[in-house]
Amino acid sequence: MLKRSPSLTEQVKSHLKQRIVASEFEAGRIPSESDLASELNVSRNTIRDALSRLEMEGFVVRRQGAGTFVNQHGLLVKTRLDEIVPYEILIREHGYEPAIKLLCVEEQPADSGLAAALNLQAGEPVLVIHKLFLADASPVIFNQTHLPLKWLKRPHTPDDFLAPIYQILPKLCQQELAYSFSEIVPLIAPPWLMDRLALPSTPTALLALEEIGYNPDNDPILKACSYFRDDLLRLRLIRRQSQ
Amino acid sequence: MLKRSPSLTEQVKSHLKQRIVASEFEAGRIPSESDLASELNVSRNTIRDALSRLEMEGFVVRRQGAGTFVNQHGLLVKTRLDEIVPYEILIREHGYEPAIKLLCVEEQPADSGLAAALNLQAGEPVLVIHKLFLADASPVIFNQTHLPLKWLKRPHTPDDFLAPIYQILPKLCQQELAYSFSEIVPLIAPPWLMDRLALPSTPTALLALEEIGYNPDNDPILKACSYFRDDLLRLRLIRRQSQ
DNA sequence: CAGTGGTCTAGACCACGGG
DNA sequence: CCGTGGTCTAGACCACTGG
Repeated sequence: MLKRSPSLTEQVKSHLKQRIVASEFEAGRIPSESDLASELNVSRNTIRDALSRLEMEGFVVRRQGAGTFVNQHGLLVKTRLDEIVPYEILIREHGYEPAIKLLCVEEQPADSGLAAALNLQAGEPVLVIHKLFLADASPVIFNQTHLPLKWLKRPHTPDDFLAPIYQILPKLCQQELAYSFSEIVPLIAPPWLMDRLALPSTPTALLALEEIGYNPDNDPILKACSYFRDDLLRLRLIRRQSQ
Repeated sequence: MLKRSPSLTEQVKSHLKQRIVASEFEAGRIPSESDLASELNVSRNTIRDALSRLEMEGFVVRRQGAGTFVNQHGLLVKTRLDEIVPYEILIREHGYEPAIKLLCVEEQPADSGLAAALNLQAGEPVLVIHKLFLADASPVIFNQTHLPLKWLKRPHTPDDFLAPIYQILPKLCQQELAYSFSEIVPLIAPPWLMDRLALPSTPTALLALEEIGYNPDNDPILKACSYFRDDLLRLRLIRRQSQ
């Protein structure tokens, strides 16, 4: 427990997470922060940082004066929308076997909306990647990613685009995805989407996630739209009192 | 800058937020953490805590070795889904004048699903509160809150239920809302909802937020379903790299 | 290279909970 | 009352950015 680089805090966090899911703590009570600090030979602040993150993720509840406790409800939540998680993992955590189908990769000129969102000249060429994610062979997510061609530093093959976008970016573009702003939009599946997602021909409501992704320098580098079949995947999040 | 109770961190945070929205920082650059620490007479850790929260909320971007900067994109985002915010404020931040209409408050026995979600006996009485939120007089959110009758410690009048639920709970139930787990569900408005939300008679997609609210002791205390007209309100959130 | 944010420590005091 | 988590401090070292 003395290596660097995963940070100490991160090591403590995964250590505790492991013990939590293994139900190692009697009656859901986690040892006091001071006890953990001396047990793991780190300062109490480091323990507190780790516990704060576990609390944010819903694994733990803290009560001043009483103690820190395992959050049974948090353990049941499969997937949270407030983190960028590869869709394969999201699908697997819902109990399905994930698969990806790369439908098409094409070059298009940016329309004015896209150009404005990504700080481009109108008409600048953009790579559009169409992907379909399957859960146990049923289509569940259709994803459309717009990536300005100017970011591509290397020639690419279709296989490159099977990976999650945040793995593609460092390799092909020497860019990194730091965060994204996402809009959540409900829609009635139009015919072309019913087709892509193999929906029954009755009108169906879908969730769309429209995201602009930024690099650590705070420049917009991509736009992504994802359409979810919510009968197979449920999007969840934890909301907290603001102040 | 020496009072307690809003915490020092919280005071520093709102102080900085104020200066950010007033565009006080040249070229979006925020002074270094050490400078802020001596300027505000607090330790660097306190400054860092405040900046971390501002970063979480999207107001600020930090880059190791370079500095801390105002996030222009973050300032444009009106409302974030990952915090519990009163719907009135959400509506106002979208540029409308909010209003609330209390439609009805009735007592019902809990069905089995509700009983399981809230740890109740099947059939236990539950108060169901129906509220409609208006933006410039147009209905935008229909909210249905299920509150077990056993929590009510005092007699209530309809007026009590005009306030946000997290203000009602302390007064009427001596309870506090700590956090909630929310499912995001798209749906096609059924006739009764089209009626409530004054939707046109063409099929319309809506967002539903289905929440279970917990108190600090981690007991479920209420269930709430809210239906949003997304043509007037857009729900947004910031997603970050998990690790 | 100097200056920035990132991490960690040791120690202090406070506010709250439960016995 | 004691033990818990909540807050804050002062100081240290590291990793990274930029000129």
